[in-house]
Amino acid sequence: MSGALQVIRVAINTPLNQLFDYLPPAKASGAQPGQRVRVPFGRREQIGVIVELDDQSEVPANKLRTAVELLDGDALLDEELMRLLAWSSTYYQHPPGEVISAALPAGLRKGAPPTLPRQFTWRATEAGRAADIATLARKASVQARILSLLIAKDSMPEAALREAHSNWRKIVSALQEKGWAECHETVADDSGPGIAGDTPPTLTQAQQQAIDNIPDSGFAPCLLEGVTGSGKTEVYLQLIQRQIAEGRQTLVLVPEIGLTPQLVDRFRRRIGDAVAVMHSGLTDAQRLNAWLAARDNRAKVIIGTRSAIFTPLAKPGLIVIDEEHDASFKQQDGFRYSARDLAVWRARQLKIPVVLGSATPAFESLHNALEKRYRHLLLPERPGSARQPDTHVIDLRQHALHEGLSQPLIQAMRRHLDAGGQALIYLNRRGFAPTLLCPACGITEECRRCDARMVLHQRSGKLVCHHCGSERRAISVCTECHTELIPVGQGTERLEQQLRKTFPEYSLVRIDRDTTRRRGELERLLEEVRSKDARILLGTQMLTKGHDFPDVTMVGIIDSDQGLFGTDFRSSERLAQSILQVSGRAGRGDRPGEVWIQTWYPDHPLLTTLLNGGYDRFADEALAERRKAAWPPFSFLALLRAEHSARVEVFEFLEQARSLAEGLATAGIQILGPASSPMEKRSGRYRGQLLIQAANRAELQHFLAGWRAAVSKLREARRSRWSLDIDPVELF
DNA sequence: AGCACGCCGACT
DNA sequence: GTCGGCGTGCTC
Repeated sequence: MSGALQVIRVAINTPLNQLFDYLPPAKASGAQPGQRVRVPFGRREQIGVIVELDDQSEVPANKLRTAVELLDGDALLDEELMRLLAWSSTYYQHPPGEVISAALPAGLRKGAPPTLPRQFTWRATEAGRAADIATLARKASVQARILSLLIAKDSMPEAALREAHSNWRKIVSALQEKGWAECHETVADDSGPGIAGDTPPTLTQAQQQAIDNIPDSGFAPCLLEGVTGSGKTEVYLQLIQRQIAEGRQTLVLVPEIGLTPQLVDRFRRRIGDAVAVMHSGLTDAQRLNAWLAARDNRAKVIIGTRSAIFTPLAKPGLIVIDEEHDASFKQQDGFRYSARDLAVWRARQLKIPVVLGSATPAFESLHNALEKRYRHLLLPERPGSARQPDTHVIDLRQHALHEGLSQPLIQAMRRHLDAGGQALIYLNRRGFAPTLLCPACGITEECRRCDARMVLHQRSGKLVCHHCGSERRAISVCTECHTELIPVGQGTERLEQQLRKTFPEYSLVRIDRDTTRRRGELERLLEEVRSKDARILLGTQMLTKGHDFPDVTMVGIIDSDQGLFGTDFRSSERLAQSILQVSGRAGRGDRPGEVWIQTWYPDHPLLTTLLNGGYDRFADEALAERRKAAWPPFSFLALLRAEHSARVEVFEFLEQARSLAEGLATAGIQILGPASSPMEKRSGRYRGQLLIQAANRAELQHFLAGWRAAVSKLREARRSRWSLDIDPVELF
């Protein structure tokens, strides 16, 4: 390279949708993609990641600055991960620097070395053990207490000392001065103790068949459709063990609420301690530890939520997405990626199988299976004697409601409770009543910052907006005419009151965001259910995900009608999923379950198709509808959202964006809008959107690249807050 | 996003 | 007279 220019192209954590060219650091040789560099950026220094090398630059030579130093000897991010990140940045139209930042544990983002966090452990010396504690206690009681702790515990990590006393460092160094305590460095490794002791159960024929049909290697997307309780997890475990036997790793993605300690325990009991966990609740050190364990092949299984899709893998063998229909795999702000879709892309690049598991697959996935792009594996039965629950519809036109409960529902509950079973009652609305109405003037209490009604929370005596969180004191009479206000509709708080009145002899547990606010409270309540101390289980969506309740024999759905007349093309899909997910909680043990559904529309075609034809039949019909209307998966969408405290600003921006789009759109691109979002005002800001619909992905991608660049240069774009959502899951 | 520059209003 | 409001521009 005779004097040729050397340029490193760097991703920097900034909202600018571009890379930045630098000259390599003076003393460094062999800069390569995937290494972190410290670079001057504007008036500051930033940490970036080298994306590519070049021997020329578009940037004029006098503007090229020199990087300060390389932070890594070898690439921190391997080529495969860099490719995934680059593709994600392009596909989701998100700045490369922010994408890479999202993929790095916080410590590495800030420039820390990629090594396990150093951890120091303290212990008492021989002299310390022989010391006269009683005498010490007279002059320095805290030192004495800590010294006896060190003696009693044999050795203590710094974290434990910190808990013992906030000023621990000073105390311990005083002990060290006296020669009574010493410290040594240990390797931090808190991937809890796991003993692989569990023996695999006997498989059902369907489970065995699924396992036989999922290959060990080569790109193979597989949809594992299994009713709740049919043993999908067991299929995953056996596939994982096959990978481990081949010396390969498995990445398991689970929904946000699905990552429970019980799930991790189950994996550790089977697989041992080579299970690393990745989720947002970890400390920086724990996250770095898990990340490194995956990269260095110490972890054989990595279980994580959405962001774990960006975990580096030394020996990738398999990716599993559990509950693949779950909306939490799509990030809803900032870098709006779909971890499920990226998983399929990554598996293709890696040439490995990817298993999408669900009792209620996303219609997109089902469509891919029907089109034979995915292998379709079915687990129709429950292992052992457990049977599918019987479903009954309660026609509310014929049965009066008392405080939200109909007689048939109460009778069914009593029958199951008297027979020793547990009843689960599902109502996806928290608070006491969703509306506070003045019977005289018809006024309802509204949120001042949103287009929404305030929800009455009686116990706290507050009116709460469930959209922006604002609260005010509940009132009992109308501010206009002083008539007494009446709470209209049912929330879990009100239903709890009524159920306690109806079934005083059975104890009840309510699980929703309000009752589980305190740390550890959810676990405590779940334990009450599992130990059968509680017989009636009342709750919201929270109940339906990831928890096993083996003694629940009856499920009651209080209000199945929310979602029957939904606003977007996905609401029927979501309705079916939530009905089936909650129904799946019934009868997991050896007793058959029953599901009772209250509805005002027992003849609604959506409901009858779902209940008589089952999920796949329901999906068939819904997919036919979508094909007619050219909704996904028969088209591809991108949604430009904007918000501003002034309504006019939103539309000025969106109109400008629309005219840019009209100039760039090719034949297959449709521009819909701008329109107000379904709830136009939220948290004091007006919201609007522009929908782009395209017949094929490549055309959409091509259009979006040019459009996004043009939109971001609009003067109006600086005034409104806006975002571009590719493959949006929510259309508002 | 940061961060600076720059030009107008209400304060010690 | 200055402190500071946020509009505008720039980051290899």
